[in-house]
Amino acid sequence: MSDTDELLSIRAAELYYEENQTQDEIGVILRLTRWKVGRLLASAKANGFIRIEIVHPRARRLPIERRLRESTGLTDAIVVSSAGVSSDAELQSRTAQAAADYLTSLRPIPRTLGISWGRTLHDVSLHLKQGWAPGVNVVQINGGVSLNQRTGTAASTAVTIAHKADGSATLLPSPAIFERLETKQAMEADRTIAGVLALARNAQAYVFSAGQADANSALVDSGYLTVEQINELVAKGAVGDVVGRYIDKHGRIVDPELNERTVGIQIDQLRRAPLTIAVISGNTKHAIARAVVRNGLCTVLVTDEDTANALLQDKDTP
Amino acid sequence: MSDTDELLSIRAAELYYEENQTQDEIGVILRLTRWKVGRLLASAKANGFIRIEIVHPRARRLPIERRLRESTGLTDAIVVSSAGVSSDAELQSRTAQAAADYLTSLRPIPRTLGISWGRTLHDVSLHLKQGWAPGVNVVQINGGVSLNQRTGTAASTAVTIAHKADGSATLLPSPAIFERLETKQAMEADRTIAGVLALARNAQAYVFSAGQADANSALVDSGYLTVEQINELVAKGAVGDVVGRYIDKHGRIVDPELNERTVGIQIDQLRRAPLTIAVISGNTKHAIARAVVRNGLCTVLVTDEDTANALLQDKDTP
DNA sequence: CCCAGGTTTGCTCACATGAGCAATAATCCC
DNA sequence: GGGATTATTGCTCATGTGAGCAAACCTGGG
Repeated sequence: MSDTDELLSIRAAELYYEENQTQDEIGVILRLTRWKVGRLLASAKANGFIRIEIVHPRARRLPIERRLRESTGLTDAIVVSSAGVSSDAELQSRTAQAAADYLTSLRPIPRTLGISWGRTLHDVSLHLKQGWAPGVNVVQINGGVSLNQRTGTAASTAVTIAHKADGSATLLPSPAIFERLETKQAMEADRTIAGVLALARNAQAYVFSAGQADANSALVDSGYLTVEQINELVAKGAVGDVVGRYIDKHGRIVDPELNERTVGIQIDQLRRAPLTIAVISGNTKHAIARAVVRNGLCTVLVTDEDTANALLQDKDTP
Repeated sequence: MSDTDELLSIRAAELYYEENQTQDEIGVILRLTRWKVGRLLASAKANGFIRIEIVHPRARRLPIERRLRESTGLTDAIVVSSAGVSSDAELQSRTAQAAADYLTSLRPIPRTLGISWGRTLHDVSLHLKQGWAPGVNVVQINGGVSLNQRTGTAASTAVTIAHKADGSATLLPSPAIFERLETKQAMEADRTIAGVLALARNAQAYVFSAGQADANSALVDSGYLTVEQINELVAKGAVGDVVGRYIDKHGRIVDPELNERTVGIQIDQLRRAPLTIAVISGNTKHAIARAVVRNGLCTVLVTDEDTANALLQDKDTP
């Protein structure tokens, strides 16, 4: 398009979008026919000069969702808009809200829902509305009795989700990681624990988040791992953890020995399950989100616009 | 509007603006009549959830222009959009471009055009197109032979503008400020200089910028004033300078003695002129822009969105 | 219980708009 | 310079959309 037409298209867009003039009226002002005006407006749109944003905490980015589904084979992708967000915390809250919305709209309602724990899942639990899904049985899928002051976060997340569903919670009263393999095996041999794990393995749907592999991990906070141990894992290629298990970018367990001492369902369980919902948001989590999505660890991803764009980015340049 | 309607309006907006669905189609998806969808979209707009921006260097903000005209009594206001700008320099360049556009579209074409000098005016001169206004006589309205390396900027601005208009330039070969009043008076007594000043006083239109009163002023750069002198002026209430003369927020000359030693047309000349175009942009210039507009020193203001909003702001809280 | 007041809904109709197509203008290549 | 090719323009027609209005529906007070 010619240079002067580009300018005209901007003048037309100002009158159309800011002054709510009709294309005829604009035609009179700019001395053009109304068809020319229509074409100019179309070209302004096509050139990307017109940016339309939906500014609302609940706004989603449907075109990005579609592209994500197409390029990754996910069953579903929920991408929240980051328009107008100022902090990472706000973005994560929006994502949690979207996850809660998604869970609420799930049909058929899963009888048994396996969940992990962490800041994100806790956030999701808070955003769920009372009565969101009548009679769901919520099962913890990985250990999480906290070693420090954060006691009970894991349990309380499960209980809150179950309570709001007018359903029941089945807790996994176990540490996330044992120091000795024998202790872990003894624990798993216990009838109650074994029952919970069996229930977890047979859940109809899973909801989980993921942590990046760095010093801020919840597993460090909770005292299960030291910063040095994390650094070692990173050195071995770890990008983050899913249900307490560290994986590299190919979705492989980074440290089999550590993995053996970790209580909860295996990564492969997620791969086999028909409905696994990953809720991952924040600028530090692009790498782990990529690992989860690329390796089929989830069938549904709930995330933010920036993370989603990062995932789409490397589809173009493989 | 109810909470669930608000959410529906967002869902509808996503489908309408991002997925280009028709209101009928959205109605089918959300199980609503198409009229309800129309109303939801209208309410989303009314609530400000839909933000439409025109992202282009030449984009203007017509609604702000209108409000500026209405609240200040300006004949005309040109407000460039700051959507997508990263630096103050870019914003100033956009403003200069808009000023050039405005000058080009002036009808009737002024026979004599008085101009000041400075970074902004220089920028305007660069953005003008060859043949922008056939036969204009450009007159410098304030002194400006530079004392340091910036020699000739003032003259070159005038010459460039005149040259591009296929017209003539009348230069004012004089320092901006004299050290002694007598020297200035002697200068003005010179036939040539007097002639130029008379021409300047009788110009049909003026274009000028303004400087904020701080250490970055062009008058400091050029060596006419020291930082200490500026500080003194500020202490007396100066907010900036117009055609080399420092004024306070009431548009009054701050230092009459200094003013007497300054070469060029008087501030009152601008007040009396029928067409005076001020080009003022940048975050540091809000105060001087306010002084210029509030005190009738210009009939047309070319500025950026942020400065314009600052001007509108204090209209609401007088 | 019923009715007045206000609000929401469904609808008609007029206007605004985009798709598609023929007519015209511009451009290129020999 | 002239004919072929492409781009641009003006237009018809079908569809999309908002204004305005009447019917239905709450809602609270007698």
